[in-house]
Amino acid sequence: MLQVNVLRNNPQWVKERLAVKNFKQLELVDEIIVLDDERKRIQSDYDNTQSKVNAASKEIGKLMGQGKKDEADEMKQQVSSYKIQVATFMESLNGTEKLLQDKIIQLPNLPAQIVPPGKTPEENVVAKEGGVKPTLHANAVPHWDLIKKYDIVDFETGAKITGSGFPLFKGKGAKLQRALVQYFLDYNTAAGYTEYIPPFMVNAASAYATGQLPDKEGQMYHATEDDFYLIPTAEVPVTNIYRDTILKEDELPLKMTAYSPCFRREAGSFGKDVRGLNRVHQFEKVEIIQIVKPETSYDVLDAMVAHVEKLIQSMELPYRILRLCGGDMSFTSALTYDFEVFSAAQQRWLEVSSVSNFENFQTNRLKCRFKDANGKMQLTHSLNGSSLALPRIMAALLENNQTENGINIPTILQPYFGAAVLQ
RNA sequence: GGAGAGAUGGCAGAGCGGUCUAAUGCGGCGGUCUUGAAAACCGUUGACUGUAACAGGUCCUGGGGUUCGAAUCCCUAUCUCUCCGCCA
Repeated sequence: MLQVNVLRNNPQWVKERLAVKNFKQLELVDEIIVLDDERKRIQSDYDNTQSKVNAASKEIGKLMGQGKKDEADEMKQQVSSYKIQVATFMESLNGTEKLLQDKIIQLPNLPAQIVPPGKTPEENVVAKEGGVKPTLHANAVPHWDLIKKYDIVDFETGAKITGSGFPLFKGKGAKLQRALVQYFLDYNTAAGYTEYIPPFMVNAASAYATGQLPDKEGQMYHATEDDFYLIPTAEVPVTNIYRDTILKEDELPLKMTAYSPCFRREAGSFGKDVRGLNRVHQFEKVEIIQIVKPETSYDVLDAMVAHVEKLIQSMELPYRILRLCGGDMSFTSALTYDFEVFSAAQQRWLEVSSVSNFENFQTNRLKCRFKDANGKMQLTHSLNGSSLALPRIMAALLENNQTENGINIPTILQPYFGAAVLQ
């Protein structure tokens, strides 16, 4: 959520930045400022009247103490009339605040200065490319055939148990998943991230704080009986650790990592790119999250990108890093880098990580602040990234490393998997 | 699931209708003393809103109510603890 003061201080600049994200309702900016003026006016009326009530009430207390009951009764009459006014102001204030809130949560985060303009994924900028695309043998096949050949993922039975998009990992497939999770967590904790196992369901307040609610409601599975949401990413519970928190400056930066299954309804996105592990409703992911001082957040973003890059390199996968254009960025992000690995048998790039700086857009909703050296309260900045999402990594590993005699396991993963070849 | 108790500032904890501008202790910060530190002593110490700055307003788990006036009384939700039941 943007801060109203940012809009007030420079509405023209805010509109320019919003336009980079292809946000159309620029008139909201002015509407919000007008509503905020109104809010202040009503608040001030309310405060003044309430102040009279408070003063009179104290006076009544004194008069009662002195036994001047008649004078006290007279004042009570007067207070009653103030109270009617107070109630009116309060009602009007609530209405205005709600309107203001409704409008301000519609504004996406402002993109950073270096975000490229553009509307579609095609306009993302390739910031870097690395690794070597493999040359496959003549009979190479996509991963959805490989998983059948080696009997490691069973979509049909998953569909029987739950529904389509809920894969059942089996045997060496299950073990490879476990190996990847274990390796990713070890890699992240070695870099100073503290490991968490969070709740996999969250309440509405948490989903709201990280921006899943209200607008992405339909993307989450919702347990209505208890009003809990299945998490679409560990970002939600882990970031919410620091909801309504005031940190000390020397506690920053906070570095956290967590494994979790991720549940996504993917409403509206079906019929496209959904074969095999390319898009599923439940998948495993290891996430990294940082909460940092504002002036450091872009350096931290670079460090997180480098961290993920090394992880992908360590598994010898061909990859590229995209700087997302305004139109392809998420609602909450100020700058995002996507990582894609090349899936050789599909001849496609698959997104495996998305690393973003949210600046104070999330922490403003979270109310995650810290006291700086001058004793001033400031919002922290939050960042997160996948390190990494498993299904597409698995797809690329299977496809790129296939041989006539099995799937070669990258050296770094062999101790975790317990073998050099999956057969 | 049943019965009972509770939720107060960073923490512990008092307060049980007006003097709460929330005692006290611990912790934090500043100072005195000291070569330096500790101890001791002195001072200071929340958030939000609002203002040019004051003033003012709000906040004692959330929501609602009683009252001229609520941390305090009532209702309700949530959470925590104890006991019982069930259970990996």
